[in-house]
Amino acid sequence: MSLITESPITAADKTFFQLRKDIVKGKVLSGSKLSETELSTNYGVSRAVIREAINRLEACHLVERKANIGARVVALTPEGLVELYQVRESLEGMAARLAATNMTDEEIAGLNALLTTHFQTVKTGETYYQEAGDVDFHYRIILGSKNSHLISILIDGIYHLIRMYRVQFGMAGPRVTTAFDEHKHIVGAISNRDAELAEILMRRHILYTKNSFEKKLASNAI
Amino acid sequence: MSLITESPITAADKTFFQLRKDIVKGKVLSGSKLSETELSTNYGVSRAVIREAINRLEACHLVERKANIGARVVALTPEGLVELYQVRESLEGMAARLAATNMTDEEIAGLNALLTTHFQTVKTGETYYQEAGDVDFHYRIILGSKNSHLISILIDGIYHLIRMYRVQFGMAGPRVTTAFDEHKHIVGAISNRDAELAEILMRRHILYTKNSFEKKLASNAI
DNA sequence: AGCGCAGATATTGTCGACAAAACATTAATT
DNA sequence: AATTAATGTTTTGTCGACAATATCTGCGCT
Repeated sequence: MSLITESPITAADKTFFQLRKDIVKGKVLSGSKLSETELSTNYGVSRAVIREAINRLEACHLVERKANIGARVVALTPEGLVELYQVRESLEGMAARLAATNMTDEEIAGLNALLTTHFQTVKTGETYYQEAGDVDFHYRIILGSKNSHLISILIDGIYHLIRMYRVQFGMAGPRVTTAFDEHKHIVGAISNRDAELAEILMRRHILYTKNSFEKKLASNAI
Repeated sequence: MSLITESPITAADKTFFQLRKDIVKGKVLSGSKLSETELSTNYGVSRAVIREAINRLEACHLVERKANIGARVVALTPEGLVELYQVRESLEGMAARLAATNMTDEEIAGLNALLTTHFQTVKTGETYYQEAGDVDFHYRIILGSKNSHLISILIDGIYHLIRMYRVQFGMAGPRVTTAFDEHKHIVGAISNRDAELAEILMRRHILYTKNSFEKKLASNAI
């Protein structure tokens, strides 16, 4: 189930995507209970498809289920965010390493083109960059790893959780220009087919992002 | 769903565990189709619980499902094994890094005790070591990371796939004494709370294991 | 004979109903 | 008054039936 490319076919698919969207956006509150009957009336489908959707959400770590008790949306905590970024650092570092050897020259050229596009956007001072551009950048490298496990874990799983934290903790924030430089260096390493350096730079990049988030969290908590 | 500690409660749980066991052991052939009706008669439960079990197996990457077509057991390929070990290297490396800071002194003492036990076993020349002992060693470090995502991805997901490759490609193999030394050094780094070194050593350890598997595969292929 | 189409068959997707377990409420006892 | 037991309600788990989609079979056509 490559959740990024294929279009929704079955009712369970559509319900899964809709529910995931609602959870990420916070329309369904973090920590709240997912009542099967209630959802089934709200989304206009039978309990069976709701159950299937919930099962998939559990696989993404967006909800937690207990036998005979029910499912709850995961609670967002600063510790959880840290854990998430530790995994992300590890996996995206490996993705960058693999991308440096597995991406085609065309794909690398595309990455460079994306960078220049971003540079134009950043120069004009638009904040658009972070949300869409940053995601796109990381997506390309993840896919460039050509490792299906890596791709699945990151894109089908971790990324939605990260988006959830971003949205609900209110982090569209700064880190635009510095992040751009980091991106540039990562692409440079990949262009040079320097796998080790690409991994190191990507890990540092994600570590910095985490630190920036933690600072923001601390200031919000006051 | 912490699949390692909790005991099976519902029929879906039991069916999931049984099916997973049968897939890992090769009783259900790699690449074969999982017919819902057939399984439902074989396992003596309704199609609903079979579907739930298959959904969970998909989350573990043990089966692949296509809408309106059905589920197949994943095909085992040398390339797949390489991809798996790339992810494992990345994640278990991070686990070792985190374990070095997050394990309690008692847990570390337990790790050292496990090592001496293994040493006795290895000295007497028993091959028992690799299967149970090695798994136990890695489990403890993974759990020692105290990172729930890491634990879930590795223990609920990747490890069963690795066991499947081990069983079906016939790898109980050697690498006993050398692996023991590697384990010893890893535990040493963790005992010294040297996170960076623990990660490096664990990554090398897993890389060596992968290389050993690849050699074995190549010789089997002749 | 090979290819394409139409009907028949089998498989997956969805639904509503029933069973079992958890939870809430009330009553009884100390 | 507090705790526990019993009962009733709600929620999840399981089942069999029906609908929709895919696969197979056989016929007709070129």
